[in-house]
Amino acid sequence: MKKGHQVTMKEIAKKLGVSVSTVSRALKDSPELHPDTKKRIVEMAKSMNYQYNLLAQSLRISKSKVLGVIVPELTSHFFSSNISGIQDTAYKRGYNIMICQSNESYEQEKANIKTLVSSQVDGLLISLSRETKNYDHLRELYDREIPFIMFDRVTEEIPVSKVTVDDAHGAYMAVHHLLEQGCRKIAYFSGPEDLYISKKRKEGYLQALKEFGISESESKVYITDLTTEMNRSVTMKMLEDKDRPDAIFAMIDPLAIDIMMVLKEKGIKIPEEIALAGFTNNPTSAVIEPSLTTVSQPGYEMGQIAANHLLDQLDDIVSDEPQSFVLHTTLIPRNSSKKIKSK
Amino acid sequence: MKKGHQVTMKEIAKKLGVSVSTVSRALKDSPELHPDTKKRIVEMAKSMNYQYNLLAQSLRISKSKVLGVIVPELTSHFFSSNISGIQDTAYKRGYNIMICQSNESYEQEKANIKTLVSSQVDGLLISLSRETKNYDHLRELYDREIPFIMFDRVTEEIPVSKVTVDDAHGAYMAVHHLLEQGCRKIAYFSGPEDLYISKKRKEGYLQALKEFGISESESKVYITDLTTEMNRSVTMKMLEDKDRPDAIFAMIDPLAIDIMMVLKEKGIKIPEEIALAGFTNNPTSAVIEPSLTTVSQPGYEMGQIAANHLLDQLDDIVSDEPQSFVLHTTLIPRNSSKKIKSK
DNA sequence: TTGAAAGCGCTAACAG
DNA sequence: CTGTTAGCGCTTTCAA
Repeated sequence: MKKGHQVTMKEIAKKLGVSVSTVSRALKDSPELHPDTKKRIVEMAKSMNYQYNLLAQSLRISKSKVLGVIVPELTSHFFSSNISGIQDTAYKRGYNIMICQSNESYEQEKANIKTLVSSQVDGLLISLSRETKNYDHLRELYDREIPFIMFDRVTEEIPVSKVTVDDAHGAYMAVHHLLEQGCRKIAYFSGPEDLYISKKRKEGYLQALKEFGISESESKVYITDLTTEMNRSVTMKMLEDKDRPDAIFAMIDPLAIDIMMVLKEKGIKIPEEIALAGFTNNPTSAVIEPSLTTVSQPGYEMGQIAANHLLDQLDDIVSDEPQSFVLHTTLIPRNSSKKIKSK
Repeated sequence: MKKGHQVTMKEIAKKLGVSVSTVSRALKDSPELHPDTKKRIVEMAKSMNYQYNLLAQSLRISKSKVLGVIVPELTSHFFSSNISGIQDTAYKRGYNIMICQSNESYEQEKANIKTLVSSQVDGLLISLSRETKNYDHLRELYDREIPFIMFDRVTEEIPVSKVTVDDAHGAYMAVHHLLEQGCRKIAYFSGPEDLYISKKRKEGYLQALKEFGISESESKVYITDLTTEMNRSVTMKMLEDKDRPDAIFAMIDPLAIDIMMVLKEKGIKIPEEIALAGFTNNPTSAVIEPSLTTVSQPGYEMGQIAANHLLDQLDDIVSDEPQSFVLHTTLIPRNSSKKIKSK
């Protein structure tokens, strides 16, 4: 299929008997141009249905006005909120975004970076895949001075700006809340241990326990790869443990929901027998029964802040000095944990 | 922030004392080149960390290898599934995607098209906003011979390829199922009436009623703009109607869930007093209580098919003749409608 | 097997 | 106020 012909400045110039640069100036609304000439050109452009060729401009000014975005998966509500924030912000500031998903694969992530760099994006916004344990590809970006920042799934190994939430504090609030409800044997269901958020949220979990005089040796950590399959089997295993927990803090909502399903199937009362709390505040969490106590994470705002900061760096509005943005989370107590009913 | 310098073919050429065209040929693995020269160039490119400049190539060959995608919103699970399918497919076939969201606004949609066209995308995949009632912007695309296809939210006014699901049949199955459960006063909760899917799903609704001897005049259609606010108020209004329905078919799951929330708040038993069915099969629908009967719509596959077809057209693998792909939906009966318990 | 040259559509000195 | 010129990084005839 051949695309229809696109009108160029050259054609407008020829039709009007002026030079291409004059056309370029007119279309850029340059002040150093006779109003009449400008008007004639603008009108002609309109009547010929002229469309700017951003590609040519990008090549010429070596700026594409495109931001590359890499997320582990597009269908997660949290990441799509991020992207939504990024897209709206970029759009407002005259940028387009090019999106890739790593599908949680390290190789894909590397490949994504490569194509986005080839496409001459002006900067990158990256959220790491679960598999990413080696950061050479990021280091290379850094060494090659390609502007990029990380959000949510970040690593401290690379000195670039990062946008995260106060993971540890959020987890702390959730676990503290469970403790307040009278639970004392609280389990932490974690994703892969080397994930930044797994670690951070564990810190908060342990800190809350400590405040209630529970030592790390008394803590119970269950690891899953976050697939529904493993989430379920780990939950089953937990139920058979001799000293069964009376509460669970799950690293992310989808995991909490998988756990909840198993508990319900087994006829275990939530929160009476086992109280439950998650992290993220997915839409499902509010409407599920019992509604899921969770920590809300402002996905859209994270996207906005990340995009704005990167663009500020690109436009030299702020320095290139790496900054860390840590957004606040808020505890949303719901029925999955409320043992003490407020009247 | 200034980007680091990128190595060009010219620099490789100079370093090796060959011409740029030779470098270009070597990097393209052209056969008409001495193996040794090729090897030397490829190695030098690697050692200099050469990165292809897709922008320059695009300008030269007038093909960007980029597809533009416009969806009403990024955070809806259905659309993000579409995008995921599009992205994976495009990636496999060597294309990148540029994404815009119209935020359900007609003006945004027009603006999105404009920037994507300026960016020289090779083709567009569009799902219309709720507000879009005028199709001049699409007609213009069509007249200018810019390849594009529509998916899910389509219009029949423009003769381009479309990817949809069998909306009418899906709705028919859902309503037929409600009828089978013994319900006879079935309401249809619809989105804006001029929306393609509102109409199609209504057709299926009416057809099922007809089969059970219920005429259109006996049908009950409630219209909402699909905001949670209006969804709730329309539901309340319905509850006060003299001849209250004993079942509801909601045009999309999120609407069904809003309705369910109101019914639960009012203490109305689902499905005993009012049975409920939705359309889409959102992740929430499976885990909500009662689980929501719905019609599943293969979002990821739709994205794959749409992208593959557009690329086939671009690559002249198929003709430009508009085709309509209608994907099958399947009924997923769940507890929100099962009055007749199967043992 | 390789190089020279032209040009994709646009911008930006520089000159007038 | 406007035109000329050179060139962004690459591809592709054409010629050698």
